[in-house]
Amino acid sequence: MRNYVTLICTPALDELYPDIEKKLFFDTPQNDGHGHLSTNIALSLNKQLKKNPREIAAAIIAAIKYDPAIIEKIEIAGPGFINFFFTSSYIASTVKTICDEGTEYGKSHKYSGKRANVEFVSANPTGPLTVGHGRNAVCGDTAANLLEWIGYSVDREYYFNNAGRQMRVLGDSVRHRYLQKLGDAIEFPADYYQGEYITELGELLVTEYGDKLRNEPAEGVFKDRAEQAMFEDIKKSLKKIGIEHSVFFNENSLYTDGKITEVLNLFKEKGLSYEKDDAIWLKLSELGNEQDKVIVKSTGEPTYRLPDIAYHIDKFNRNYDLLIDIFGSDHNATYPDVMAALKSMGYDTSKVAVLIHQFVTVTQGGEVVKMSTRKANYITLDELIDEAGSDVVRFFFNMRSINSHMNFDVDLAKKQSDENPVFYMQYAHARICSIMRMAEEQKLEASFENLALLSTKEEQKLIINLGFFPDIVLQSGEALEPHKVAGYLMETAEAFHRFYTQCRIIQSPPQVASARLALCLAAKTVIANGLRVLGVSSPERM
RNA sequence: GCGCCCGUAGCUCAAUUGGAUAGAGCAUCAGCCUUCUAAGCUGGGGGUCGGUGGUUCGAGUCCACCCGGGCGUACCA
Repeated sequence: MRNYVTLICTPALDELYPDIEKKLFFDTPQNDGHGHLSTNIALSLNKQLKKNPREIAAAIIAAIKYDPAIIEKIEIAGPGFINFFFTSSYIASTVKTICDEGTEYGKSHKYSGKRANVEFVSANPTGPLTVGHGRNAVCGDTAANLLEWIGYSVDREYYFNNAGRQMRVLGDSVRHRYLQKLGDAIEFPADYYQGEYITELGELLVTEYGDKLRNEPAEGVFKDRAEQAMFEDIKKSLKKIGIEHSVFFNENSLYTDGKITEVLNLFKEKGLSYEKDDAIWLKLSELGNEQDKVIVKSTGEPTYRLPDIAYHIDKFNRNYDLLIDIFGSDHNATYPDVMAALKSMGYDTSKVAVLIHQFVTVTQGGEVVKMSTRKANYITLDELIDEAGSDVVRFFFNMRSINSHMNFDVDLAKKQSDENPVFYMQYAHARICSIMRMAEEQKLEASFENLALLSTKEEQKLIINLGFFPDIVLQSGEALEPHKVAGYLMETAEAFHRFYTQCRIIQSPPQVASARLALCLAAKTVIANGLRVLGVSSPERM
């Protein structure tokens, strides 16, 4: 629908005002009297043209050539809005379009042939995923879905590190639990990983090896087993909410492949690094950032910045058109350095989109659950999925803007009732399926022959809503804002439920019933497709 | 101190490049099932959009300052 109005307005504007920069946008007005789509173009040209916006609007309308079978009327309203009204027969015809395209409806080819890489989760295998990781995971996977829907071919990537201090501590934590299980009077350090899963691993190793590991170092079998177990756990949790990464990139490989040294040499060649206090610094202040930062510590060990830069270079070299990083807000200080470094090396950083989501506050029993990995005081993503279900978890994260400091109400998530917003859409879908079953028993079939009969307010509103789905997917995908799809689907479900209460199907005259069945099919298609974008299932019964 | 994010109905959150009367869910109150799923529908109450100035035809949205909260601000990741 936006396509068509854009198509008819653009030539009219170019003809009238060839030398003026125009920003043409269309809104969906709240008020029914304001048409199906509306543009403020005349208001926005007001200043440049120094003319009354209503006069400008009148001139534009006069210049627009349109098909009267599609557009019923174009009106000037208020201070100078131009409102477009579609004909009800055109609106009705979108029902057929939707059903014809089926599971493909809503997809766009705008970015066909382009490749995107979405890197998300990327938690090191030191413990189970928490609710916080859940937001990152859902956000990343849904962003990836959206990109696929607008044409990209997408790789989902997980960047991890199984070396370094954290992992040594993990291994040693298991070793301590192992020795404790063997009966050794050994104290468990307070800053070690306190989680139950560590104890279980220690015990498991006792069952498997008896006391044979007593003199093993932390970094051998203890660390390896811990890492393996953690990763299995993480992958299992992700799979439960429908997430599978196609690439697992080990930070360690950047060292073994010499990528780190390469980058280091490059900085040196370009004169962008220098030594001070036995450390190597990057001249970020010369690259427009606030201050220089250490990239190699005086111990000879790189800081996280260096491998991060090397990793992004690797991604760049894999020739993606779009690179997406999903971070929690605790990382918001790290990416400007990486971006500045990449830019200095000639990489086009406009290809990188960094999505930073804010933290999740978890509440249970009306109280905030304080998360602490070290104290093992957290709710794991796994527990949450088991208790609330994958659909609820995915929908809860997807319904909020990533900028919102969202609250995750565990009690609400667990409720299998109308208080839980996910079911509103799923129920609409199940209802439609139920109608389909009933129609089949009655030998009623959907038909596109008499779509013009879909003329009640409820029918028209539902169809108009369904017709906007492709616009929403495109907007949401380009802006990387999954919550818009969620919000849209709530409106779709609402429009359907209203239609359902007002418009009977089975008892209606056959032609009306057939047309309404076609509309039901279209609504089912949109709801199912929309939920698929969000990674939520569409149940046939509830 | 500085940087990013947030402050909107009792609660959780929307509000499409600055647009028309600021919306939805939950909660609350009043109605609606002998007919396709009541996990639904209809209606009511509930707001100085944190505050004060400014920009303009128009500001929840942009700018300045202030108040309050989250996350950062490492030779941790």
